[in-house]
Amino acid sequence: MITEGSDSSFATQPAGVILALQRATHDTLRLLTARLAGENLSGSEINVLANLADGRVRSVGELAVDTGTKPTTLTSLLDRLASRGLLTRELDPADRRSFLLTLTAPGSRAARAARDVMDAIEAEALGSVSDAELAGFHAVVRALTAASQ
Amino acid sequence: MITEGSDSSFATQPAGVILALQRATHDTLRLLTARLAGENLSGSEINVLANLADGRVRSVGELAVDTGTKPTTLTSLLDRLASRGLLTRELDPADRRSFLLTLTAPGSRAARAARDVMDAIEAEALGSVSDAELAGFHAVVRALTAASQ
DNA sequence: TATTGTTATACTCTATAACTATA
DNA sequence: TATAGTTATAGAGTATAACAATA
Repeated sequence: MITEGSDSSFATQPAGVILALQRATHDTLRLLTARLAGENLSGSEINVLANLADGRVRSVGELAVDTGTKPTTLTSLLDRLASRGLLTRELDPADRRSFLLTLTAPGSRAARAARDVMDAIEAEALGSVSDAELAGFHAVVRALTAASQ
Repeated sequence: MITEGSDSSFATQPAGVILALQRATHDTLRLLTARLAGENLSGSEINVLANLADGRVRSVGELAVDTGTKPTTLTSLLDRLASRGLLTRELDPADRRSFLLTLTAPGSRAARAARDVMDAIEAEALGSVSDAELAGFHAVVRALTAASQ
């Protein structure tokens, strides 16, 4: 049920799907970095760590896909995280052109913190959103992501 | 119920709502700038123009809310758009601290082009998405945006 | 030849703090 | 005093092209 949609206090809700997406991304990212101020992480660093938080070892290319960025964008960011001791880059024995990204113990802690804050924001925001609406959200986002490859 | 979540062809689909949001935003923005390469517009410029495309005259602060950014972020971007003749800043007679942003004729054309490409991407991507799913998407995005203010 | 990822390079994005003008 | 927006400043995000190493 979208009761807020007809509330005049939301008169500036953007018309298009992509515009709404961009606004929500900016807004949540700002809240996220504010709540994680103690960790001293930028928005993109939070995005990267939260993706790695599942413990799955990834190559740079895979991480680029997961975050929606390019490997070249990640290089300096990964340099920074590595120099802070949050992750390591190891040559993939199976393909020595590729690096395997692994969180260190402090990195896992920071990634966990990022995911926890994300989860908390989602829980707060989506309290009155139904499972069906949430499924609809994922369907739309998945379709947009797939169409943009 | 999120049945698609268990589809192995979407194995890299991010778990969280916010992670999915970020990835979709990055991916769509990249496609958008690629398709609008002829206009020579950056992602944020496209975002701003597409918001202004409805013809509604806005203050800088209102535009910042609509785009999910801060006025300070918009200043140099608006400088650029104004220097290219795409919009004008006029003092608001009702509050002379504030500027009214108005698209010029070329600005309206560029904004229209941006909206058209956005609409086309949405139409292509969301062909098989139901109205109910789309409504769910908007409910989630609206809730996230509201919770992040 | 093609692919992975980095380096070099060039802009753009983003925000905080300090400021001006107006309310 | 408070608010709208800019300026100054600083750092992060983003990508293209060129490159080295590997496949």
